[in-house]
Amino acid sequence: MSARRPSVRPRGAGPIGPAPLFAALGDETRLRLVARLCADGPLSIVRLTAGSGVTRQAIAKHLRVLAHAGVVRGIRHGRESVWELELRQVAEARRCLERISSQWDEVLGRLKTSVER
Amino acid sequence: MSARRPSVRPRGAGPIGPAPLFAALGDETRLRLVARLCADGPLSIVRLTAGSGVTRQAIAKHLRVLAHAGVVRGIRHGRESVWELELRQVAEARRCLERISSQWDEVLGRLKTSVER
DNA sequence: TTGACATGCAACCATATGGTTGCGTATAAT
DNA sequence: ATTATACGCAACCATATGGTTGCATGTCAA
Repeated sequence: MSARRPSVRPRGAGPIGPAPLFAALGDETRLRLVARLCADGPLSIVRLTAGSGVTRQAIAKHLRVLAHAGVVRGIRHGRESVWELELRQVAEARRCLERISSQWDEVLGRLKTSVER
Repeated sequence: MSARRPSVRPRGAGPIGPAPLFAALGDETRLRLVARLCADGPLSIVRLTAGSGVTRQAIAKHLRVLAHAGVVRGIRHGRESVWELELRQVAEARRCLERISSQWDEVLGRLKTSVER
């Protein structure tokens, strides 16, 4: 938000990258979608909608969001569009979390020794 | 959202869990916060605010969001409150992503063989 | 050709979210 | 005792978001 502030990009620190991806995964409905997709393989929108508790249009929207984040990809097949997982970005997110973990561990170690001495 | 719909919990599928966590990480400012924390170790709010491009209050809000998601923990130390990473939930998120990846790989394999035969 | 089915598109709505300002308060420093 | 710091709380604001309904369109089946 804050469209007033002309996106002054704090000072320093380039594009953080994976944030939009996490945002895409940060919705229950969406996460349930990817769970479904990674469990049952490629599915059409109606299939995905069935038992989702929300409208077909809502599902379509979510799919587009996921697609925009590169988590999912849809191809039109006849009159239906089939959606499947795209792992690349997910892997990226994983790397991000791993980096955080290892970096924090390292810092912890540093702090510990600095206390010990 | 959808407060009207009395949280009917689709049909089947219990609490998805990690979604709120991803949501917490799904904001640039917040992600930059955890990056900062995991790089420099525990920091006070003013320290974290410096060079962030947003208000101290905004930072405080974000920290509370992260804390609520279990990514971060703050303890009051004198007149300042110091915040540090808490890795447990992050690890949870990692596991979630890994599960997705491996499950998808498995499905891919199954599909492939079913095509081959 | 006609109808059913799967989507796409658009408008609309309520609430969540990220941000701000302003003010009160506890703690540290002079 | 005063002043300066570091913070919490609350109100407010604009926009984003998740969801809906309604309708138009393309495609398969009889």
